[in-house]
Amino acid sequence: MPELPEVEVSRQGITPFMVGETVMRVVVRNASLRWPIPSEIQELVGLTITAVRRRAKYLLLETDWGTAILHLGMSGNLRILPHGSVAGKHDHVDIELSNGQLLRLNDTRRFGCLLWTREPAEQHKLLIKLGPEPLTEDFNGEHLYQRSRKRKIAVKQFIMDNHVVVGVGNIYANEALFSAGIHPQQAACDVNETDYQALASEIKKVLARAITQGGTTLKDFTGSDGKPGYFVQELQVYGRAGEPCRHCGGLLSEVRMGGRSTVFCPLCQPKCSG
DNA sequence: CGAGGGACCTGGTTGC
DNA sequence: TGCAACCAGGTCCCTC
Repeated sequence: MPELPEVEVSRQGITPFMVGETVMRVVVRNASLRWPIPSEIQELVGLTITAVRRRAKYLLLETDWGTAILHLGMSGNLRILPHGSVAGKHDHVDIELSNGQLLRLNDTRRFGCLLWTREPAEQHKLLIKLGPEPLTEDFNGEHLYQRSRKRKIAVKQFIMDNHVVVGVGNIYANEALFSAGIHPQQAACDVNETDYQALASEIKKVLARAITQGGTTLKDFTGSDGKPGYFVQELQVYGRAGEPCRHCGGLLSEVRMGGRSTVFCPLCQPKCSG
């Protein structure tokens, strides 16, 4: 479910309900997420949330004494609800706040996580090696070009590598490569600097656009207010294999790369040699 | 170091 | 209708 835009939409949705509030209670119904939720998560109780930040697809609930690190995995979903709301299936955690609201984590597949760290979150093992945020100036075509010189993997898998740039998941990798006119199976080291500038630009564009549209609802993603995202209506290639390209009218192709569905237009995204 | 694949989970869809 | 196989938005971690 959540790629970077969905996580950012969730962050924006929960922030006004959380910042400045004190945690009254942390209810863990099922601690077995990707990693067990540590018992130290209870240190949150009595602390005030000073900020809700995002690094890559991790949400950081900050306090003066530590940070809760939250990841939504493939199927995670956050809701803001009143105290006492009846929990349903896969509602694994509630963080109850002093304003009478609670943050509820629902995660069907349990690929998400909820961790606690007293160090600056950026120093955490999961965050310290991450590449630049795609929507900052640190991420640009030159960065992609420099980092790709010795990489023989396909350009699609290259841009989905969190050490290269964070937040580019399967949907938006497909979309950005289409918009930049680059074949997803092109070796990363064979893409020239001009094409990487276009690719970086399209990654920024597609992510920013998806955020303003409330994310991409495929199956069941909703923002923290329960509203779906609308970006799905703007998808050019993802989920459209066999359908006509919206640019040239040719049929879109599908291949599997690293186990992930990859859709592209063979005419608009030519594979160059060398 | 880079590349590739399995692992973690549930549930919806597809096909026999 | 039943059941098995396959697929899904992520990414860590192990091997080669």
